Amino acid sequence: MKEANGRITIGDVAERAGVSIATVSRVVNGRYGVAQSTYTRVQAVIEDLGYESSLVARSLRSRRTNVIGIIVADIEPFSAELLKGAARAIRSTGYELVVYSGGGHVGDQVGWERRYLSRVNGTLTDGTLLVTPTVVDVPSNAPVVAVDPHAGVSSLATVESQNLEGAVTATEYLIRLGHRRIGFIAGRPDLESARLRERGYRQALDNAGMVFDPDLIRVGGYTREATEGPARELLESAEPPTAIFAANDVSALATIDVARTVGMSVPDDLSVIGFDNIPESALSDPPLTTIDQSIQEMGYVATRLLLDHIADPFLEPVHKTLPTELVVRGSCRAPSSESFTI
Amino acid sequence: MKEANGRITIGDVAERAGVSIATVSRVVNGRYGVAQSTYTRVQAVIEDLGYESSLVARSLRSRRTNVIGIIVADIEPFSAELLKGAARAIRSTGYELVVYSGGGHVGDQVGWERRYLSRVNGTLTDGTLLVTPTVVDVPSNAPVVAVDPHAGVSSLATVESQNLEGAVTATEYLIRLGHRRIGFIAGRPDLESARLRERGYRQALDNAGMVFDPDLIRVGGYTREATEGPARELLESAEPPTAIFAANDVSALATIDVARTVGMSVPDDLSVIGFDNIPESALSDPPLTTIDQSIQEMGYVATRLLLDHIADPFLEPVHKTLPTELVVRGSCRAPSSESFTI
DNA sequence: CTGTTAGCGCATTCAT
DNA sequence: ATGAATGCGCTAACAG
Repeated sequence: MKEANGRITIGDVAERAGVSIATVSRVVNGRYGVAQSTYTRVQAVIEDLGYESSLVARSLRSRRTNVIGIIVADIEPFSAELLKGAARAIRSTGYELVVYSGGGHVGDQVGWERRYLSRVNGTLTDGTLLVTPTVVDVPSNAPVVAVDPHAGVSSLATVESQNLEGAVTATEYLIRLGHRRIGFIAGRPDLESARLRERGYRQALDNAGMVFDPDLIRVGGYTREATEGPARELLESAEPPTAIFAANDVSALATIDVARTVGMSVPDDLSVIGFDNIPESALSDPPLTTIDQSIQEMGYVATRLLLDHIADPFLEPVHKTLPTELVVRGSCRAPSSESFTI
Repeated sequence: MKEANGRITIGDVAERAGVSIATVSRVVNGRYGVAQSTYTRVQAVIEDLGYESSLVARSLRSRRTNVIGIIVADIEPFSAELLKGAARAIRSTGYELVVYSGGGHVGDQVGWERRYLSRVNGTLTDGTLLVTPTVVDVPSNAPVVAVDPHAGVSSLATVESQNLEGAVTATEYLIRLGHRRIGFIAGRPDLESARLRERGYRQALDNAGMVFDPDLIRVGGYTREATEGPARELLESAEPPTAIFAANDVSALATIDVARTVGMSVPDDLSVIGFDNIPESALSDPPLTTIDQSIQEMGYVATRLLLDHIADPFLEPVHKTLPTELVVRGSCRAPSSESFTI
């Protein structure tokens, strides 16, 4: 017993069992060429000492790690949902999952995912899922699949949802309810999904023969913090909208809260519709009407895709698009007659 | 350019910059003793090549990694909530987060967390959060905090919620509504939280002077799959309960679904109350009445605790207990008069 | 069958 | 100020 460090290494086991390190390694990895008696003896020592090989050391040496990585900027409702789907896809594949998160303090710097990716891919992981990456020309030897990526075209395999169609649906729903002044809380301008949702908003307006009013657009950046100011601005303007389409649920929920603070009631004075259908959206008061993009399914599909690419490195990168769907809850209604007269 | 492997290593940078590996390492880590001119040149090459040091290699060599680990058996609603809280606690601490998940296929083997822990703690991570571990006598040099652990007493720092009190509250709520035949879907018998919730159930019955009927208890094991059979059994028995307290939300939601398949309506024919308040519980039809244990807060508190222990290794392990609270939604009501007459 | 020898990518003495 | 050498824990040749 001389593990000065506290950590039990393969060396400790070897010494205790009176064999070489290589032999212990063979036993641990179930390699052939070990006498039955040696095998059992080493196994016993391993059991006794509670030895477990270090993931780090093992990864460094061998190409295969049986671990797939998921890189996220932060763990928030969207990525958390995605993780659930990924975990479901991993189940009974023998793979393990490592989620690497910068802890939220990376969102600013463009290219965080590239840095993180090169830190883990190919050494720690056999392949990696990139969640909402801002760049997609990542240099990597191991397979990479991007979920909800920044750019439209990419050499990477990608999974995204029908952002444009969903946004059109959301806006048309508000129009159908009778709204004529419809505001838009935009997402992060650097994200393709955000741009598509704005395009959908405009397109639906166009289709309905309504004029697009730039004063009704504010940028919320997909986060609560970034949304609050702009949303307040919008609602306190001279002619506030009677309805708001927020580019994602988080900003929609923030908008509802802001509306309350400025004395507006949702949905009586203001209708709000979101995009994503994160679980939290059903918890709000009132429950949020939104566009469902089955985030879990995206995680599931992306992970399956990644596994395919790991199995066959020469697979052509495919681009999958998942459907979106309107989920009507309680945050929208026809505008009050008072609003109509304005 | 001879990165035969695809991965850009510190060696590639050194070669390109015409310096030794040691010098590049100094630059990367901001060590002193590098000429300004060398520094800039190396920095440029790093930029140019897009070099990023391998987390794995770095971890192997140095003690400090600036990464904290979270070990979970699977990523499901409970652990996902916890992760959100942990991510919030990590924010702006400079630490990064690595979540290690077995992908669900580990739940069976007791002690999975011990194996996983020794794989990462002390090498990959500076400290680790153990989520719902079944054993708590883990040997580890680096700090460990257990969340919702199996055993009551532990040498580890722990964070849990008022399981007993919450269960009493849940059961008393059903009693107050007028229920007399109250079933219980138990959790995993090896988990302390599950045992406490069962104890709370019995205690509330006792307090109300009601007799405990073993026929009204079934084991659901905290999962949807494990719950369905036992729940069906309970509901199809000769004298089904008029209300069910499920040990967690997942099994409560499963119970609601089972009730529907056997032709019972919730809450008209059957009241169901859960425990946890995962986001999904508000999404069900009807929305689930449950006991909130602020899972995110547990993740947050546990992470702060872990950081404290990393900062001061000699800190005495503390045990925190977080409050629980009844959340009334739509899955419970007074028993129908018909049920009363039984 | 088993031990010896080389690294994997990197940080850290110890020289220079 | 910089480079050569050493080893973290482990796996994979290559010898015996």
